[in-house]
Amino acid sequence: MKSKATSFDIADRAGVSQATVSRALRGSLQVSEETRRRVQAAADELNYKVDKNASNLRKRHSGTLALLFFEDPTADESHINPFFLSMLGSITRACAKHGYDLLISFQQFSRDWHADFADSKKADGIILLGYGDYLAYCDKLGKLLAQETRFVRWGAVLPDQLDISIGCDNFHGGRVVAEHLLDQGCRQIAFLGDASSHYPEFFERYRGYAAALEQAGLALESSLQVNAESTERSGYEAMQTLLRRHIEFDAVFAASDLIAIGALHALNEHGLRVPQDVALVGFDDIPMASFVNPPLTTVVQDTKQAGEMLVTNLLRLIRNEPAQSAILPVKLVVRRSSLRKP
Amino acid sequence: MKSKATSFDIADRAGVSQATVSRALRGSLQVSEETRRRVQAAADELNYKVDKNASNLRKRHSGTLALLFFEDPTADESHINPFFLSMLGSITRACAKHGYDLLISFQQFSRDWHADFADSKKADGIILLGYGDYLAYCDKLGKLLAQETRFVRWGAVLPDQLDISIGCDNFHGGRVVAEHLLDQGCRQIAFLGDASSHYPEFFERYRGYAAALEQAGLALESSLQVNAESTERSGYEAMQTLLRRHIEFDAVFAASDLIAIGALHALNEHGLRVPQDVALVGFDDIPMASFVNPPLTTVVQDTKQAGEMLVTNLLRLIRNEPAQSAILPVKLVVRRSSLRKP
DNA sequence: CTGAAAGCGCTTACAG
DNA sequence: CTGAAAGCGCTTACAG
Repeated sequence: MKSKATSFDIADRAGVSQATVSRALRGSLQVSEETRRRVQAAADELNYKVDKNASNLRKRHSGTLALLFFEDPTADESHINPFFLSMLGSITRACAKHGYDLLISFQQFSRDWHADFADSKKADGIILLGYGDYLAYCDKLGKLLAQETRFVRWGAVLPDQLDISIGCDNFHGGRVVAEHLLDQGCRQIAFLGDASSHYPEFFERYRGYAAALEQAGLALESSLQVNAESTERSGYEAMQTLLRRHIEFDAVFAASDLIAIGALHALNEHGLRVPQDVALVGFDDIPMASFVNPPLTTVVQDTKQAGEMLVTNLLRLIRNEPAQSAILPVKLVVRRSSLRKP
Repeated sequence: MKSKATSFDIADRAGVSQATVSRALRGSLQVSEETRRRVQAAADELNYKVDKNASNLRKRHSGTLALLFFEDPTADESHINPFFLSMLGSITRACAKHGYDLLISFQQFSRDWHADFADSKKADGIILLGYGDYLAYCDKLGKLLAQETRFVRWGAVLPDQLDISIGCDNFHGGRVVAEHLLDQGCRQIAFLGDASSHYPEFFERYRGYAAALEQAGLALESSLQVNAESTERSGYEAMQTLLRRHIEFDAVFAASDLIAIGALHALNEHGLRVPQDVALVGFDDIPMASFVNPPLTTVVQDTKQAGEMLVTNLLRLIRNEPAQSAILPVKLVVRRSSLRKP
């Protein structure tokens, strides 16, 4: 097995210096068209590819981005939240579009993940994705910032944050869900999902919901809220908890589709029909949402745009250009699970 | 912004040579415990991380694997086949477990994807994943082999192939599905999915199905087979095609869950009930399978093991150790969609 | 437009 | 156990 050709081999074959090979192959305008062609031909014949390790070392950047995907250590290993999967797809595409490679890695929240890819120069910057306790997370974010690691984050966009993050309009999303439910005649709307600053995205959805209720002149019943994280199991359990309270409710707003699907199972088991007895709405519009029975009303986030924004903002950070957090619009998708009027 | 520390900075601070820093940090046994500790301390203080580009260049391998994900150019951009998503998760985890990073990239079948990551030394080897026309693909596989690129593939394991691939027992899977359906009293079992050597995995499932029918003394009706690729839309259309033929059938075996779900919609629209009028079975056990109504009987492939096998075999190839194609067992999961007996 | 040379930050024989 | 030195394969001033 002959070892791979280097730029010197190409130089020999094309009868030029190694420096010229390097220039020609990167399309430098300094090199004559004739030379460029000869070099290219030699490179093709020898099946030459630039060694990225060497060129990255010299150029001092890697042309790759790292995607750190956080997951709860308790989560079922085999199932990643489908919403993030969709983000992953759009991020991958956005990277490709901008000529960057993407390194992906699953991380546990608890581990020492900060300072890794970027510091070891495997990636020029990092995209942070995943649900998890924000307050626990914040500290590490600060360290990244202190080290001047370039990163962007998907999540809530809060007024006082120091990092760049892209998120959807969770407040507005929560509000339109509640308004829709009110419009359907519902008056006792339960909320399934964590509603604290530990999970700012859910909290914003909750606040939007609360705002709509208030505007409708309804009191916010704390007994109608049950904590849940974004898994089916958690949704199922939260629903059971709610049912055990023996409080009347005619609608459920689940902070995510996965929670909604879990809740749906619990409702079914309990003999309650959706939407006749209880209207149900989720958030995320994961593919499953339209397949459950009844199809689930939910809120779509534009993952394609989200991925693109994450990547372009990270690229700006890397180039020391101004970058900016952004809130993306959301849209309510009405399906059968929330329709109580004929 | 001070630039990042190098091994020379650590050497200064620890009062040793740069070579010793390198050794100490990689845990070489040559260096004394006392020195190692001092170096480590200095590295921690300066927040030092080895520059991977430099170390990879020197060591001549990258410690990363590339995952090339093939998708039909026609496919809906936003939705990746959930089955592959599950594979992606297990591959990512397997890489992490073996201390490798994972680069991911979506590729179109048509593009010039062969010879890329591995040749540019960004990855030591490649994992190939995705559905697509095998015959079109084969040619490029040959080129990879010729260049001595290390790669493994998820897909059918065929007797005469030259590359290493890992796949599930498609033939057996097809057979157990058909046997189950026969056992439910079905006699006219349609097959939705491509049944040619262009899509060897589907073809194997078809052959398993055919074998079961034959064993039951039933003739193979070609009019009961309709081509489909692994998308909902394609399944929906294939079902419509079948319905337009006005042939009697009492069961449908869809070559994938996505096809089955599309078929289910078409059946519903046509006023046919599953499983009462038509029993339905899919393949893959994607998360959605248990959420459709009725829940879908299907065949599970062990994606966790699959990911692990892909990675370990690729690693063997990289280390010039013997690697071997493998067929993983499958299991039928019976849900309501195929139950015709009470 | 092209070449000779320096250097990116490591790892690893080679000496001692 | 440690150090001095070479070299991995590029890119990019610096000259001409």
